Amino acid sequence: MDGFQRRKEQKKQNILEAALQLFMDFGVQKVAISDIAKKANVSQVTIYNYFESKHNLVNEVFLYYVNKASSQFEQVIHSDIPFPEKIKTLIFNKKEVASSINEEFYQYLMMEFSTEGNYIEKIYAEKAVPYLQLLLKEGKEQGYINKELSEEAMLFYIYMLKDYIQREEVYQKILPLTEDITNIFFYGIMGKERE
Amino acid sequence: MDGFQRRKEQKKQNILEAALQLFMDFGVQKVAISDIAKKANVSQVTIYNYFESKHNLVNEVFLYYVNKASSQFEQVIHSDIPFPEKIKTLIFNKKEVASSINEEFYQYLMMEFSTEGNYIEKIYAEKAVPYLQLLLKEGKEQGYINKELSEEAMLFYIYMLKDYIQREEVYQKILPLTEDITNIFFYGIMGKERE
Amino acid sequence: MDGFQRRKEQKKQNILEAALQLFMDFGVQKVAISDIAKKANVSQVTIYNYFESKHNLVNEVFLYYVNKASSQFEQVIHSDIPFPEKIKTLIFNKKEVASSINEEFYQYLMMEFSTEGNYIEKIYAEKAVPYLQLLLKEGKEQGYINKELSEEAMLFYIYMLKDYIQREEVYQKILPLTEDITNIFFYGIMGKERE
Amino acid sequence: MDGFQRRKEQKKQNILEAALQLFMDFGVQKVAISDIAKKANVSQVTIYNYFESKHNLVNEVFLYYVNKASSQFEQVIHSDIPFPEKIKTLIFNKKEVASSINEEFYQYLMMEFSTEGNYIEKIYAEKAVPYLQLLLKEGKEQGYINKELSEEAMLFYIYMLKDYIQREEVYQKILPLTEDITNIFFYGIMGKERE
DNA sequence: AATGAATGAGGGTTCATTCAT
DNA sequence: GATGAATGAACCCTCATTCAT
Repeated sequence: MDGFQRRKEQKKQNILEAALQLFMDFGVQKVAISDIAKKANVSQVTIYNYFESKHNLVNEVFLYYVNKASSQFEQVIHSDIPFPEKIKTLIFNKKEVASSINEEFYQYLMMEFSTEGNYIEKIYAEKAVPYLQLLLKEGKEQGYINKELSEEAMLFYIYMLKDYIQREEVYQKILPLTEDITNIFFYGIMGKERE
Repeated sequence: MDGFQRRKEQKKQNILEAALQLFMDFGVQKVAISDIAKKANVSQVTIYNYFESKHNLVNEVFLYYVNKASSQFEQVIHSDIPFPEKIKTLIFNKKEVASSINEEFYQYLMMEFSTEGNYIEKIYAEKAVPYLQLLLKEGKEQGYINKELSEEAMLFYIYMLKDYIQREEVYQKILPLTEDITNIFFYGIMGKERE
Repeated sequence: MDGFQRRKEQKKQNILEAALQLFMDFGVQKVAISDIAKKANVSQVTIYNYFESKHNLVNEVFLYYVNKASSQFEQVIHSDIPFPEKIKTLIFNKKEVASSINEEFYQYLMMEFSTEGNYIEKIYAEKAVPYLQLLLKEGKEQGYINKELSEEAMLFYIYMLKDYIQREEVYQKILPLTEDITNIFFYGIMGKERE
Repeated sequence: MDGFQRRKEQKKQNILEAALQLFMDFGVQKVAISDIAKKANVSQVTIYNYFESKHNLVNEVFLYYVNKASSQFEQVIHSDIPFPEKIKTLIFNKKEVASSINEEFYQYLMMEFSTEGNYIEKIYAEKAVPYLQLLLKEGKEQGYINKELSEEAMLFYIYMLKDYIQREEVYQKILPLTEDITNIFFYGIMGKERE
């Protein structure tokens, strides 16, 4: 890639990053192209040159986001901290860009791309599921996971926790409950200390 | 209330119901007042006569919704089915309007009314929390709940499950997993097969 | 006129008075029928029952105003204070409802009724001009007025002064200049002390 | 300024000119942005791009007007026709844009910008008063003006005449009276033919 | 006669997108 | 390739006026 190409790529990235931040903070619909242009220090038309339409931009921002997130995801899963720690990290580590996405953003994608054959679903399946499966396998081998539970149910559970806790309004209130929530996840509301 | 008043109330309710459905399906921002007017068979101005502004309408739709939801909520909790059934019903009964709310809707409210002192929070605290506490008390008395877990953590858990599962895109996929998810809720991912 | 009629007339007057005040303060176009209804404590429809349209209401308010004003006008002219005092009173007495009218109001009338053959003109001619002529006659007889000046020119002059000074923004600043302005009126800018 | 800039300025001027004419003819409130757009052959949005809001547009039209007017004003005052001619020209020359302003327009400005510290007043003081003072000085030196009259009173007088006569409805009727009105201005209603 | 309820038409403003340089 | 300028469509809201009781 020559210097020219690189500068071009840089500009594209600037736009994606600006859009991502704004979408996250204000939702897709409240953000105008002109807002993104201002934040990225380019003209509106440049955005159109790169992305053709808002529809398309939203899509590419989403892809950009998933990629960014999944590499962090991968890191945690391949690290050598114990299984329960991995779970806790995944669920509660908001600081790192999470593989979970702002809800309005998500809904917007679902509606806008719904004609295109559960597109997001596919992305998720490709980018997140395989890693989660690795994780679950590890959990089972180490005896942390009831082997009779279906994989789907657990995937759902982890995903839900992760996604829900990402929400700005939820996260702050939930932090002091980290231990309890982790406990419920592992042992249920009945608790482990029955014997 | 005379027939005159009743017809007026009826019309107001029509508008609220139309708005609620549209907000749920498409999100607040994508729905124009004219859409609601069409669906409720009234003129746009009538909506303004009743609700003064879109901002205000959103607020009243929210209240309407919370009330509708909380009475169903209450019914389940005061019914005399066993505790685990109540939990399952609460979490999976989407057909009945749930006390959970469409996320874009929720976010919109949070942003628009944020100046007004965590307004939604207050409504929820008043309308939902007391009933959930009753439920948890019952669960503890019947030995279903680990007494060492904080009430907040369990409230959060139930709430999250309920809210998350309500989502259209989630609900369908999750139905076959009902048993497993209930199990995880009660016994955690480690499972119950200890004794 | 029976009590019924009287009550009806009273209501009509309330509406006219409310409308007049609002038109004077905010201009015709900024005042909505609903504002007038509120101020007069009647329903909007009542206004329509009495006046048929806003156009018409404006007209009747104008007539109401001219009548009110011209009787005060008449009083001054028939009083037995000396001629120069009459002039001064006419020109500077803002407190009493003047025969001069708020400008936006005036312009509105001019435009709206322009098709109807210089309607306002006619009203003025009927209500104001005859009295002013009386006044000028008195002035001439007492030697205050150059007999070679046309009546029209003097009518115009008095009218202009009166009208212009009525304006809220002008009146306050002009008060300290009362003497000088009266002097200019009588003796011109060259002043009288040449001989 | 390159051709690009010039065309932009040209367009801005077109809008200002169109707005000015419409405001003068119909008043600010009766004129819709779409009317101005049509007259100036641009889209509504272009007007918003240049002026941001109607409020703002009104303001800029006013400034545009004052500037245009004051340069003509200046010309008359610096020309070398005799003093009485200058007065007559100033007062009766409607064809040239006068430094006087349509009244509804004026009132609108007064109300809308009243919070901003008698804004219009200030503009007038800067643009018109100095020239009038020059004129009065000339008049006094040439013996046309009674030196005992306050400057303010005379400023007021000239201003009033100028402003009032500008009005469309007034101007036509007043033309045949030009001589008489000028006479009254110089010699008062008592007339000069004493000596 | 009087009113609460309802409305069509229109106004200011914003936004995604295209044009022209 | 990049941009400033321009726009059609749509949205929220207001108002004079009419309907129905």
